[in-house]
Amino acid sequence: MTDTKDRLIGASAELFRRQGYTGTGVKQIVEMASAPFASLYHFFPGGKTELGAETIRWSGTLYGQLVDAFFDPAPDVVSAIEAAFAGAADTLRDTDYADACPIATVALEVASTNDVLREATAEVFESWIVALAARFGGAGIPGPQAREVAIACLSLLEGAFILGRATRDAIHVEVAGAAASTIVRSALEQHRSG
Amino acid sequence: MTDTKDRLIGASAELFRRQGYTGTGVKQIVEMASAPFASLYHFFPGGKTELGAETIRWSGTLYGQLVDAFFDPAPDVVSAIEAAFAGAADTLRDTDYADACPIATVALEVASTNDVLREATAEVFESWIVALAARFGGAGIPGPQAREVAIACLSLLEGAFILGRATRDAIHVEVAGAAASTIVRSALEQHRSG
DNA sequence: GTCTATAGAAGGATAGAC
DNA sequence: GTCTATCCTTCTATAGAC
Repeated sequence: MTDTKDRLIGASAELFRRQGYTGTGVKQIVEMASAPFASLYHFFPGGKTELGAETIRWSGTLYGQLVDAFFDPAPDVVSAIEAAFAGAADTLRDTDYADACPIATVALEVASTNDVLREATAEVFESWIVALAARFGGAGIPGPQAREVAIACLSLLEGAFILGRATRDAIHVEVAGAAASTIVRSALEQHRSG
Repeated sequence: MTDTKDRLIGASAELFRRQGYTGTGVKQIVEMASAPFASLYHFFPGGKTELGAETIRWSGTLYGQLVDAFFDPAPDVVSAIEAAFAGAADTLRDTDYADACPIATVALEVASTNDVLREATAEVFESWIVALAARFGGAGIPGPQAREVAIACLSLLEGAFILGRATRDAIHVEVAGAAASTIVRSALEQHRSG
């Protein structure tokens, strides 16, 4: 079926996350996917760019589901955020500081060089912000501020991932998690008293 | 003299910031630097890697001076942080969303692929954290917490740069600046009352 | 320190048979 | 849908003259 296509996207996601987009060759992708070379251009007539765009959106959907995974079981949004950052720190350590954001590397690489891929990363980030903002809105934070809190939390996580991967020390993610907790609590209190 | 060497590093810094490390070719570097091709391997016998490492550290020192530039004239650390994020947002807009962090793209690209360059980026990030923590410490925040505030502020800035470049909207940097302001004020109050 | 030329590998992409 | 072979470009790096 289109099992081969799925494997191509999965392999791309894995390689892009570790090596970036320009640092990953199409031959390397088909090899990891155990896919015939010609299949790449069969399933993705647009070549590496089309494969890249689909991979970005696929990763975005996959990681977007983590919002539900952390917020659904949590007793409140502060606990959810704290659990999410703690989980991210653990994952970073457990994967030898490789498994952080699946699209951040690509996003920075293509931001000024490939508008098709840049838009794909922009859509993913926006979808994550919207999903987070909905959670904060549901906790009683007014809409506009809920979005700001979402942007702050995502920025903290993305930035801490950079520091953590570069220094090989997940403490940065834990510290960022505490800051995110402060931001969320501050917004909740502001709403209750104001 | 070694004017050529300086131009090679300057050109590398500019190109790395926009295209990343793997996305930038050595021929492109010497062309932008208006330098003879052979000069690259004369001044940097280690080739692209050595040039990359020196460029990362040079950019790190250059941008590290921005800490002084923002904190020296500011009446307090909160004002300094707010001015820094506002300035970053303006710069991002004014440069068509290209001029953000000079080493973040490279840091993510090499984190799992090139240990020499990874260490260079780690040193730069650590130097920025230390410089920021010293400022917060000078404002009365106890040492360990001053470092945490520094990590949070840097994470917010780096993460917001990713979102801002990807979406071509500097509002993310401004929102992150407000969050950073909250974090710093919270730490100051905690110390005064605790 | 700089020149031209080029090696040798890897990059993305395509052709044409099956 | 998959196969093998290959084209063309770009990449990093080196050789050897000046």
